[in-house]
Amino acid sequence: MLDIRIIRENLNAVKEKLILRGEKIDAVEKVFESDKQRLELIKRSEKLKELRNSVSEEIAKLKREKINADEKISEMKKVSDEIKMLDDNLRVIDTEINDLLSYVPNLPHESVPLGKTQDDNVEVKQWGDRKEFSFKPKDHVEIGKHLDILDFERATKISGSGFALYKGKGARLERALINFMLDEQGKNGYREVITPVLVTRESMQAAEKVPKFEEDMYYMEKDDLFAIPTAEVSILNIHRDEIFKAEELPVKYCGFTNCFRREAGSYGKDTKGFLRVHQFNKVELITFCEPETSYDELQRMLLHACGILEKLNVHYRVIELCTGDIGFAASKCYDIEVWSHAENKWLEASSVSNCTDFQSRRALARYRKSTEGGKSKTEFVHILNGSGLATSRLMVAMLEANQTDTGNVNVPEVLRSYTGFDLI
RNA sequence: GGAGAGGUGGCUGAGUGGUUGAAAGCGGCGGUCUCGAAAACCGUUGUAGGGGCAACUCUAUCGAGGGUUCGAAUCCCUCCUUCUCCGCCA
Repeated sequence: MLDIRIIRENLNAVKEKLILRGEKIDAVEKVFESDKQRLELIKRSEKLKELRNSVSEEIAKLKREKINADEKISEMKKVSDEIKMLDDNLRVIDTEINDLLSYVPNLPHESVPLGKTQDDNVEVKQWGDRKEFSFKPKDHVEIGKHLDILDFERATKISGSGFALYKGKGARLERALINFMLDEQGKNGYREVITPVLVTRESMQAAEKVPKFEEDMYYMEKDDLFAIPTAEVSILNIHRDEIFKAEELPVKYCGFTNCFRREAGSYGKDTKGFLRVHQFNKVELITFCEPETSYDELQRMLLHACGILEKLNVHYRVIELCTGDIGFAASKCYDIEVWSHAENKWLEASSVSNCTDFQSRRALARYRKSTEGGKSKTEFVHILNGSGLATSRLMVAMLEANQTDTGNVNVPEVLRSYTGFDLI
């Protein structure tokens, strides 16, 4: 969530930034007004509490000396009633502000390219080459079926549309990819974790996934638990309500999980095979760091994600998302897209974002910062997330690019020690 | 799922209605001492919000949220969580 003080002190700047994102500004205007009322209520309530505290102390003294205090008591009874009324109002207004802020996105960084839609995103890098095939390349679904390594039909029988079944060498290849990526990111300094994949509402809120995107989430009503759409949620919550020491930052994690997305509202779009599935596998990277270094960390994480693709020899490009297209919690965001030779288009395989203090404010993830004069104060850490990487679309790109005229698929060099075979 | 016992500051641990933000100990930080260190001694040491240029000050906070009361760490209710025993499953 945004810092209410920024809205309080710099409403116009906030509005301008939101307009760049194509957001409506009435919510922050309402927050601005409600905040004024809120401060007023706090002042009045606290003043009365101060009175009540001191008089209560007097009453205690009188009682100890066995002196009648009925008059003060009845007076304080009124004061207490008034406090209760003010605090009730305060609770209402707090809830209102909180609800409004739950739908206001992070502010874009000044370096983010201006734009309205994904067409305005800026390509910043391209790596590798497209293959020339002497035959008509099969798409990944055909390859999977031909080699009997992917079975989308049976997956549908098991779970409905939008799920995958990996078989034999397909399953081995997937496992190899995951192990390879975890090993690589471990070398890059990320501490490996295995997290829960079902999380509480509170955890989802801390990651800013609900209430805004509740419709996109799998939710288990009986237990009030959500299936994570990304390991970002679980990993981020490792340090919810904690205070880091400045010297232990940055703290970096990588973790493999299944990810679950309802993909509501995208029916009929990209339905083929892996292109859009409800469950996929992903190695996620998370960095907690000081605000001063977060944009450097963003570049570093981007390199760590790209490094995987280069070692796998996958043709990819990096695009920087424009102000109109960056994610809800992000202030700056890069997408990495891999090339599908069969679809003849780019597929998003990773997204690397700096979410600044937007999530940490909700999650209460802070660090102790020492200031001049030996004093220290706590400040919100910056939290970054990046896929390093998601396997499903990577699998599409890899299978298609590495297919041979005999209908087989070459396993990338770096994976062979993991798979135990070099050809499928 | 059933029965019972707990959840207090960074940690250990006192505290059952009235100077308790909270004893004591440990740890951390600063200082005295020392060539230096240890020991000893002295001081200091949570978080968040409000007001103030600041010194500072007020408010909240003893798992969470409600309630009773002039006043709640302490009494009541709901929830979460930990531990023990039984059952069930692996």
